[in-house]
Amino acid sequence: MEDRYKPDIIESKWRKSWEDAKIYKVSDDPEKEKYYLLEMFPYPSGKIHIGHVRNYTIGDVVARYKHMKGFNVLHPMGWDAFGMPAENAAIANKTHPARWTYDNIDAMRLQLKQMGFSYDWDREIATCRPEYYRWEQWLFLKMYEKGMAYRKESYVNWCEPCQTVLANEQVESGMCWRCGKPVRQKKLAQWFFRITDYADDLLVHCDLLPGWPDKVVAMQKNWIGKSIGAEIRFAVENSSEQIVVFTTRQDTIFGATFMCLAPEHPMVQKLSKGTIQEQPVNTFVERISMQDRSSKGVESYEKEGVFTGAWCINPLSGARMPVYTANFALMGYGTGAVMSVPAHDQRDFDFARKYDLDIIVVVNSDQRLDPATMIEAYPGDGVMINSGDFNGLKNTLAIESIADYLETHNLGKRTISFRLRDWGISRQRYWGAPIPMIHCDDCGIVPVSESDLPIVLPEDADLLEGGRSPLPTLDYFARTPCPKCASPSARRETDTMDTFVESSWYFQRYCSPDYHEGMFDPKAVDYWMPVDQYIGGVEHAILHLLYSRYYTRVLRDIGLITYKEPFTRLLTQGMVCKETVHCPTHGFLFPDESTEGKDRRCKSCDQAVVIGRVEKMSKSKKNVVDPNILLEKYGADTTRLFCLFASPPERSLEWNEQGVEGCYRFLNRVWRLCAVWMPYIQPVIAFDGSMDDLELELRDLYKKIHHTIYKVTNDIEDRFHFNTAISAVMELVNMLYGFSVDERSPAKTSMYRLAIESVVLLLSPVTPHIAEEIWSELGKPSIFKSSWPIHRTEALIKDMLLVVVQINGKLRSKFSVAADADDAVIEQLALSDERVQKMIDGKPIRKVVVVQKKLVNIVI
RNA sequence: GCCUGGGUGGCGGAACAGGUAGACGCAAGGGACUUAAAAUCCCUCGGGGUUUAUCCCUGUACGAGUUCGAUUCUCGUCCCAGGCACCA
Repeated sequence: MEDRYKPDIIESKWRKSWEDAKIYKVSDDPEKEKYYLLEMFPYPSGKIHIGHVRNYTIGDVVARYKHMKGFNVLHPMGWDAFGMPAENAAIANKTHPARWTYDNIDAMRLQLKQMGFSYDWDREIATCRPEYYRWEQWLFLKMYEKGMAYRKESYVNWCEPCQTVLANEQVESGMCWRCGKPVRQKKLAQWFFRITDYADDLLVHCDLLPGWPDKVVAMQKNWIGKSIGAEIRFAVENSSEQIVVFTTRQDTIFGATFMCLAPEHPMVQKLSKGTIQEQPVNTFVERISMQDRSSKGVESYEKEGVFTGAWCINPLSGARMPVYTANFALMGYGTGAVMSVPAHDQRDFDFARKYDLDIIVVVNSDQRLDPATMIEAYPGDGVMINSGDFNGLKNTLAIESIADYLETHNLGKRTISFRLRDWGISRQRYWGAPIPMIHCDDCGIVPVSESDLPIVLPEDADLLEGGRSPLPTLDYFARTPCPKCASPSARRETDTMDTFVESSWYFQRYCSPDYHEGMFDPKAVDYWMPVDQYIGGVEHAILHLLYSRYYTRVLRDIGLITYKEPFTRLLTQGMVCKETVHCPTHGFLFPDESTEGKDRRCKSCDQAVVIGRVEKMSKSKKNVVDPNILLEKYGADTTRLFCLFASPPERSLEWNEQGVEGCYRFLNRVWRLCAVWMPYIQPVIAFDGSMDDLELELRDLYKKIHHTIYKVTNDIEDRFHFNTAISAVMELVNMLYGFSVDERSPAKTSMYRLAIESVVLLLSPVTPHIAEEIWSELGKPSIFKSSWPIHRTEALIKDMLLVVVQINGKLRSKFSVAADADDAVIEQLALSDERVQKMIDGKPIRKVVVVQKKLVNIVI
């Protein structure tokens, strides 16, 4: 065995050997228990960054571990290959999105291979290939047939100068990121998936996902946001129109003093037309259309509104209520109209104070509420007042009785409303999967016939000015005869699908990536699905995971699969974060594009740069770290080890390279230990005898070995805490450094061999190359044909226990005691302890708490 | 703003069911080896105090509370991160 650890040599050697032997190739084997381990596939941005390395190292460790545990492990990799960055890069670098994407895939595949990840590359998929997205188009047709895909109008960010739709990310404080001009909301007809049909089902099943982190389940539940309430109809004064509101607080209806409509609400224009308010309303609505209408934007703007000129009648109190349009009312939630109860809702309260509107208290709290002096709304429970026949009732009961009243008097009805909205999948973009629909002047919207699939995205088209999609202008793509009436003037839908559609079913495609008869081979999916362990960034905790759960339900209802939930266990990895660096002329900078130190400057223009906040690494902010630097300097094993050792996976990590040196040093320590011991341990076999016959020193070592096996196994199996698993191995290695070889003692050498074999086995999922190299030096076949070590229970039992003595909860003394001593003995020993006696100093003992075999607390 | 997390030495983190705070590693300081350096090995390492001890006080973002005992549970505050529906 070489004296020195040379990662570059052993890593390339074993990478090649494993690839030649196709050791990662996996096939369906009903004889073996399957384990489907999946990491979220990456967007092919061109280079892997540390976040990917962290994610995929975690996955690889689990895959290798489960493999050694005897499972038939499916561990695939692929590319979420459609999306905006390809278009941006095409504009910036004058390349083509397809070319850019495929080049990036090649570059990143190479990088992933260098990391030594155990993927079955024969199953690789790229979502931008027609073989993949044709099945997505096929499913779209099925969904359209079932009414699950439909078209309706909705709003997009529109930049007039660029004549283009902008993603939220492309809007920077209300302005277009390219031309800097204001962005406004524009109404467009777009395609939607009816995810709200499954709102209740998705919600109920949140509680049937025990393998998911509680926080993700909580986020999903809140996102779906079920609320139970009522729809109430308000008559408009001097009109046949009615305004329908949704409220969860119908108990407060007597306190409703005004009405707020979303600016997009169709009644707004109708009601103000012809009144003196028409002009102010139009100005207001126009102005609001320039505001960010996302929930984030809406909640952060100051609440404002304008009177529409119309009044409506409170159906219970009979009061005249002015109808406003207000920026805090959302068209997408409930009915887009809010009955405003300023006394009991904070937003309504702020609004009423601002516009000097009536406040009527209808639910009294313990302190008597006075509208004149209230400084905030009272949303809590209490007794009804100012509410006619309902006075004196507890408001929690009034919720029911008022709902009854509304229903019996035909003024409204009980309703359940969800915060969840239907999934808008239309994108006015080029680099995405075409939606397989045709617009015919005579027949309307006509689906493409199944036999015409796939509708192939032309890969050679160039983007237009301002990044506009070329698809509408490409006659050879857009012009097509109508499948129904053969009219030659029909046009294809030129919107493409949201890339979340591709990522909502890719995990099934991996089961049979080359299948040509459908989305996937039912037999393969039946064997492999659902995914046993899914691993990915916590930033996907809501959208991607919810869409995948929804899509899985659609597939089930169509009869393609039998399971409802795609991911049995989920690990959400914390973000790898880093500060952003921004240059006034060159925008965001990569870490190596600015100088180091205190006074940081842009390397290309020497201007001072602005150091931004620490946030998740992303291509667009350029705050990414290229793992290649670590890879070149230390090799894949050290890089992998460091990513895991730095922190537990669910925690976010502010990137800092300090510490990588220590990981490299540790692997060197392992190597040197093996190199020195190898001549002695090579000829012997690992200790396999009884612990009882061992001399004390070896007995301790034996116990340490088994304790380490136990700890590492638990840390991986139960909680994926690789950092503590690695420190346990470090402790064992530190202990081994205290022993020296003695060739005359076979007892020692065989125990050393057991120790080394254990260290190597335990490290092998984390640092596969060095493990394989040492393993082969030990004269063994591939370590990945080996079984995971199993601890011996008897080795975990301690002979002596350390008992801690506290006085009034403060540590005062400790002593060792035989492991079988009972509590009474321990209490006596504690009380008679010299130091304890001194501290007690004759004071009366009020209480003694004995925690079994661990601690005594004496209260004086 | 709303939802979800997080905050422990100079740094990354440990303490898994309320019971020794700081495992393991980095950085720093001291020492050994060496002609020298690197590498390696050994020691010290939260803060403060003194009688220098198996010593005392203090300390897990901040402020309260529950408890014999709180980094851990409860309430309030501050700060940071993720998500907020067209980034993926």
